[in-house]
This record gives sequence, C-alpha cells and structure tokens, in this order.
Amino acid sequence: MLQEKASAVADEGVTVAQSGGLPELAADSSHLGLPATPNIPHNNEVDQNIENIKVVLHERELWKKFHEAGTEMIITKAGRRMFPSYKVKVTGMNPKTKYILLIDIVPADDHRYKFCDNKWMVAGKAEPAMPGRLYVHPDSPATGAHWMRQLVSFQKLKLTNNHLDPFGHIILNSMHKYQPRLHIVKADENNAFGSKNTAYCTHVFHETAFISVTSYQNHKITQLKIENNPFAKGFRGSDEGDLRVSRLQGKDYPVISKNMVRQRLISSHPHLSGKLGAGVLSGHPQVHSHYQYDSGVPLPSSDSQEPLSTPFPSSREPSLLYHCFKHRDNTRHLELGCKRPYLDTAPAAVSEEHYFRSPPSYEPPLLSHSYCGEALGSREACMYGGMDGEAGAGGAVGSEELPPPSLNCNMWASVQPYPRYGMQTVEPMPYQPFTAHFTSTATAASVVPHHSPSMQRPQPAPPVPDLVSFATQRAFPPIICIFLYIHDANLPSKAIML
DNA sequence: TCACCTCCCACTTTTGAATCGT
DNA sequence: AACGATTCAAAAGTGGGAGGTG
Repeated sequence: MLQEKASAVADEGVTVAQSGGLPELAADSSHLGLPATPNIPHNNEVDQNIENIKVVLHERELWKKFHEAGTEMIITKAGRRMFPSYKVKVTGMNPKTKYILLIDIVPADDHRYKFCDNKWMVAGKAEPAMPGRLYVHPDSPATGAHWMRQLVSFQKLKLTNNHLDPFGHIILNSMHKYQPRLHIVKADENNAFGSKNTAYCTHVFHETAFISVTSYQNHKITQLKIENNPFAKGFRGSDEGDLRVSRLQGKDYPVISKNMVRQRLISSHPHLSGKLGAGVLSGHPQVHSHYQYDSGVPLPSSDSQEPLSTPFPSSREPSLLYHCFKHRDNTRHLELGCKRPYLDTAPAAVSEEHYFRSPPSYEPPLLSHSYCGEALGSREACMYGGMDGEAGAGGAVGSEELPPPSLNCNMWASVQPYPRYGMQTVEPMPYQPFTAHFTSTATAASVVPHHSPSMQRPQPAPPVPDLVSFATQRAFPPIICIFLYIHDANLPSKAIML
C-alpha cells in the first residue's frame, strides 16, 4: 500500500504525509456541532485522515521556473504578495472532519546573501530572525470536503520587512533565504486545535524557497514576474521596445530598459559580464547599478563565497518534505512522530512506526535559532484576534496595545527553542520543523490570522492547557482566535492568543 | 562610494456596488 | 420581488525610477 502511494505521489512530484496522531475526538463530531468525546481510544479513521492527506503544489512548473532562476520575493513595508502565489490541491482528507490550513515561512539557512556577479553569494551571517508568524487560511477551519473541493489559495499572504508590522503580514529580513511551509491541522470539536491529541502534518515544497529582496536583483526573475503576473502586465515589453518605460519617461519613442540594455550588452559582449555585474554600467543614466544581466542565479552552498551551480539545490530533498506529529498525552511533553517522506527513501523501508528523519541540508539547523530570535529586542507587533463587534473599532495594534507581559512577543522570542522544552523524543532529532512553531519555536511565533487588522486586539490570556493549544474559534466569525501555548519545565507556561 | 531601502508613479487586475433586463 | 448579467468606479497589486540613508 505504501509503495502504491509512493509511486502515485512520485508521479505528482510530491511526497505525502503518512502519519497522524492518535485521535482524541470522534472523527465526525465537529461538523455535527456536538461535543466530542475526549480521550476516546485510538481512532483509526482520524489517523487515516492525516495519513492520507495529499498535497500537490499548484503551478509547480511555474514555481520551478522561478526556482531555477533563484526565486526572489519583494518585501515592502506595506506588505507584498508572493508571486507565484502559494496554491495547493489537497486530497485525502476526511470530508466531514474540519481542518485548519496555515502557512509559515522559515529561514532556509543562517546566511545573508548578496547578488554579485549575477549570482547569489553568501554575504555573512543572517540577521536575527524576525518573529515567526503564521498565516491562517481565511476559510479555516473548514471541512475536508471544503478544502478538497477546489484549490486552496494563499495568494493574499503578504510579506513585509517592517519589524513592527501591525497588519499581520509575515515579517522577513531582506536578502535572506526562506522556505514556506504548509501545515494542515485537524480542528477539534471547538473548531480549534491544540488539545491533547491534535494531529497535524507539514508539507514543504522546496521549489517555493525564495530570497527576500526590496528590489529585484536578478533580471531573469523580473522578467518571469512580468511575464506571469497579470498585475505586471503593464510592464510587459514588446518587440517595439519597452513602451511602458517610454511612457513613464514621457518619451514618444521607445526607451530600452536597463534590463534590456544589460541583457543585450551581455549577450553581445560576454566578457563584460563581470564588470557589468560589478556595476560598471551604473554610471549610465539608464542603468542602475543593482541591475544584473540575465543568467542563472546560483545560490551558495554552506561554503560562503562559493556559488552553487543551481539557485536552490535540489539534491538535498525530494520536492516535498513531510513532517507530522501529534500531542499524545497530558504530560506536557511532546512526542514527535515523523514519517519519512515517500521519496526520501525506498518505499519498502517505510515502516508503520514513527521515526525521526534527518534534516535536509538547508533546513534549519537554525530553524530554532530563527524563531528564537534573540534579536527581537524591539517590540514586535504581536497580533491578537478579537471578537468582531465586541472588539470595537480596533485598528492596528499599536505599541501601546501590546499584550500583557505574560504574552509579550519579545518574551516569547527570547525563549530558547527545542530542545529546552522537554519534548519527549524517541531519539535525538536535530530536525524539528513544525514543532518549532507549535512548541519550541512557537515561543517566537506569533500566530497571525489573515483577517483585517482592524479587528485584532489583545485578549486576556485564556486558561493554559496542556502543552500546546493552537485554537481557532470559528464561533466568532470572522475572527479566528488562535492560542499558542508552550510549557517548559524551566519556564512558566506562556501563550499567544490571536 | 556603495548597497540597500522607501516612496511615488503609471498601469493593470480585482472587487463590489449600482444598474438593467428577464 | 427575485435573480442573474452587465457596467463602472474604486481599491489593490505590479515593477521601475528617483532619491534617501547608513
């Protein structure tokens, strides 16, 4: 059976989750609006839901095009959407069970990059990580039938470099490499998750990795964006030249863009490439120094000034990494169970037992560090969801509306991640992708609903449940209240509520 | 001087309200 | 009156360029 799955999934270019957690609730109780029976014995139906969930990245070929060139994503103070947008096709869910879909974006490594000589080079150590934020899909929680009915789009997700962003956008550092991750969480009877036996799975498509920039560095990426993003249609050139540019400059004749100048110059004078990349043309009034000529954009390996042959090395992992775990008991210990990605190993080697996999080479050895964010000295905009109506006008959460000390994001950020949280692991596990968010790194991960910031306001700390509670309260639409809890034997339980 | 960032621009697509026809 | 189709204006989303900052 596993082999069949592996084969099928391989055809789709992704690997798929295999394992869920021990269920706490009757599978169908949530949609019935009935209180589920807690702590019921192991329920295979629910487990299978998690195990069987398959996620396929939409427009994977487009993502691959960008990936091959070295995807760049613009980040702005006001927030910028991702393009290509993150859309997935989900199958294998229990149609009646409610799930919550969310995305986070984690540092892919601990390097800062610069674009030099038409290549992305390591420029030093990464800036202290921004506080991790989660983007919860607007439809969450929704039934499996809902998610499977059509593409699940995260196109409204926005990226910002504003450390104090009040809008709930995902905060990133410029010139750093990041990896988006999709998490599917089974909602409990309260349309929430985080109770004792919450199960979830994580999907990572490595072709969605990108480097955040404030202006495009690689001309090839610029062209891909213009060619494929409808909003950038106005920048699409023609054989007559860059008409848009000529219009912008008030010319009644075509003006060749800088990119075109550079590209054409390079193509006809390859020997100039290095000088051009170094900004030789910057003195030209039409050519800004940060423009680069067209070519592949290798990203560096761990070896700092050595560019790689490909922007985002694909050898490290199959297309999709999978990780899943569940909360298993009341002991405030976290047991991590991972199934090996289908493509990660021979199907025959996949057992039914949980095990822990090694991290991909680029996946965060620094993941925890990233989310630990000791540099979060500034008061980060912790987003809190409130109830519509009761919340009043609300508005952006300003610094004066920061949560009480026990909920302070900085406090979260300062807490060391795994393994200090006493998570019970079967064996050493350097790689702990999702746990970093719902447990250890959740300390730095403020959970941000997508909803209007005007509806967000601080809420009193809810009762502290065991281990981790990540709850959404659909009962108060359209606000999703999310609670993050963490327990460390050495630290007081903490929570982030949204 | 340089790399990076911010703001503004013109253009396009998207969205939603208003209008009209059936 | 209800519903669907169409129209139109406002809002939102683009990359580029100029200029600012450290």
